[in-house]
Amino acid sequence: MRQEGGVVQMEKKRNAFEMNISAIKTMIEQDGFVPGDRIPSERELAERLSISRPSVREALRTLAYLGIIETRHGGGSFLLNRDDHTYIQIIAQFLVTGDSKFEDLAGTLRLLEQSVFVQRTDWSILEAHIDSDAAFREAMISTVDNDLFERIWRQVNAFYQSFGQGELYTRAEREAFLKRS
Amino acid sequence: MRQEGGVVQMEKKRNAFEMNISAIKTMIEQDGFVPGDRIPSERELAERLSISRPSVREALRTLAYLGIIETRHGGGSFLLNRDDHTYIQIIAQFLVTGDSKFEDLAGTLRLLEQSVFVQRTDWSILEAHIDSDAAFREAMISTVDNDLFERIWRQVNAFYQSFGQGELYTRAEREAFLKRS
DNA sequence: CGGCGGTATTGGTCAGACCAATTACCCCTT
DNA sequence: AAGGGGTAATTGGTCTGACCAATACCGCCG
Repeated sequence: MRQEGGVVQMEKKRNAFEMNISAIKTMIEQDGFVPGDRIPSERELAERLSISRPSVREALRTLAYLGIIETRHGGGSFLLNRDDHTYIQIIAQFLVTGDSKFEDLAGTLRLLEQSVFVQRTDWSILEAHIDSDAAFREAMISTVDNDLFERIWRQVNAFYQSFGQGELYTRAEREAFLKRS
Repeated sequence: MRQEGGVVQMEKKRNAFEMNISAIKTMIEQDGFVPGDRIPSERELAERLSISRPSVREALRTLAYLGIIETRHGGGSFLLNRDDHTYIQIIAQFLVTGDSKFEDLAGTLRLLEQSVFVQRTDWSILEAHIDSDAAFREAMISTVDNDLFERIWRQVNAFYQSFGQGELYTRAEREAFLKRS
């Protein structure tokens, strides 16, 4: 039922484009590149994968749009640090649909963070971060042991902060959280 | 501060690739296409936008990967129904990072849905859907007036359901929700 | 009127070329 | 020997044109 991320990738007959993305990603992993490294040039990737450069480019453009890599004209393509850039996907959502209100960002963050309070009662560990809105909220999320949830929160939060917004909660609101304990 | 999705797209000097994606999206909107429609061919898009077909393809490949459109060899490109396919972005996250546990899906859905309960007390409207897990949860989310939050939930939920999982809550759990009112 | 086959359309892929930006490297000067 | 400058090589960005493969279209034939 569930797909296994192994080398056995003959499930269905995924179209060539997705196979190219997968192949490039696999090559990057196998070669042991880390965020910041320059990955092989388009021409070298094309040769090693036995596909044309246009096909390589179509895959790389998508990886760049997803925030996986960054391309510099004349310089090469570089592996990015995921946590810093995956929120681009959220931006993509905004660009594509175009009907989301900007105010939704703050509201969504509040909803995500409030959900954490449903299943925990002791919040004394947050007292140390009462002075910083960002650190306070970060600590809240870290108590949840769920990678996907945490990643979604980080994307929305990074996008929110990219607009230079101030504090999401006032100090009084943060203190109110603690009193619930 | 916030980006405005108008025709005046000279903000910064966004690279040509993103401008192409934006231009195609704008054209689709202006021509009044709705989900299911076939959009202009690659060659026609290239001519109308005064760019080459490879450039059009690089943009279309990304749109297809994001689940905005679907391409059929020899048939054309079709605008997809967003709600049904944007969860592909979540899948992309899984593919790219590869370190998220599958069980996170159910956990994330529970967190998202429980967060709704923080700011509402009367849940009598859910009684009508007590028999259906899917309808019950759908009704829960619809009470939140936040497009972004709702879209995130739909993506995770669609991805969860694509694996053919059964009910997220047992009937007893659903009844427990109502008793909190 | 319905099935069938040819043709036009459309996406998929490739080769090659040229431009632009960056990087690498060698040589000259000091 | 060290530093700087300028040229050549590398690399991404874009385009032209071509050909293949799958589909859609349409008219012909039964």
